[in-house]
Amino acid sequence: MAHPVDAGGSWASRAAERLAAAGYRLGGARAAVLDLLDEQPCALTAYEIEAALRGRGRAVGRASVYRVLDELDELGLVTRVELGQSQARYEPARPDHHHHHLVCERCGAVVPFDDAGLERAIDALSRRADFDVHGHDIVLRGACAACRGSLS
Amino acid sequence: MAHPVDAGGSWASRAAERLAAAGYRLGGARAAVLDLLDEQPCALTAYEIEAALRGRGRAVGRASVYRVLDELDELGLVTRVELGQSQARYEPARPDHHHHHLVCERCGAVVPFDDAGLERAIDALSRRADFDVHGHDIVLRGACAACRGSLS
DNA sequence: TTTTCTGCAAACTGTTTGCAAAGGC
DNA sequence: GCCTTTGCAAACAGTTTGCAGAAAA
Repeated sequence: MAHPVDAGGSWASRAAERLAAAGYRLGGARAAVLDLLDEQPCALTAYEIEAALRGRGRAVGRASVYRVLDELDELGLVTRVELGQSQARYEPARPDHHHHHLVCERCGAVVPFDDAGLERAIDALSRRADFDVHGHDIVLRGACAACRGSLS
Repeated sequence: MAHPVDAGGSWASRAAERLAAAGYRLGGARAAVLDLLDEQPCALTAYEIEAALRGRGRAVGRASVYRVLDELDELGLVTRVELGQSQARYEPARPDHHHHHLVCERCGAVVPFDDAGLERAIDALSRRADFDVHGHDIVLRGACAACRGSLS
């Protein structure tokens, strides 16, 4: 096996399959990005991905990071989110782990959350809207637990 | 009266007052941006603002547009939204006209909407969260009425 | 008349693209 | 061996900043 992209039912292995089915080859850069994303519970920026890969001795060119993320996004394998920090973030799309984000306005921390009531409200609205709704993003802004406590 | 920034209870006049109270002078660029924003029902990009002002013979330097928007955002007079189009949009903050956005993935149209159920769900969640929630953004993605109809 | 504001041009940051070399299949 | 993928460097788009002249108060 040339590249790990671990086995079984992991997100990475499913993503690798779909990439192959779409005619993509599994080169070093793609495999490295898949492996890293597979471990992420929440969204990373392209720069964070690049740095993490370099940090683990699997450096990948910046352009390749962007190219891979773009392909994955197009295939629906990652979710691209913009949290108002002027740079995109990407996270593995796991249908069973749908979530949204809280952004701390003080320290910039990004915290995932999910809420059934919110999803219900969106579903109801989507059915009523004069618009074909394919997806949604929700961002809450405020102060995270740590920053709230440390305020004067 | 040096600059129009119309009278009465308009958003622009309230914004002008708060700017003055914060120690800002009402120069030509600020007045022009206030007047333009006052007419907007939804969010514009900096580029759209610049073009609209030029179009009405009140050209304003790009840097000034950004500077004014930044000040207004800091004072809470405009709302800055990022709709996943890699550029920020700004709209007058009218507490009585709180709304969110639908973005058409086909034509890029931005359509405002509001929904009481959604706001209720967010309020409930905010009260429960381990986070001080100050605000929220919601973006629905899909196909607008026009694009939905014209699909093959 | 003092201090702020404005426009220009240059700098910056995040992202994309062209191209030659390396590498899957 | 053919064709894709990769990394580099240069190009780009949106945004920010420094500075000198224009203009509020």
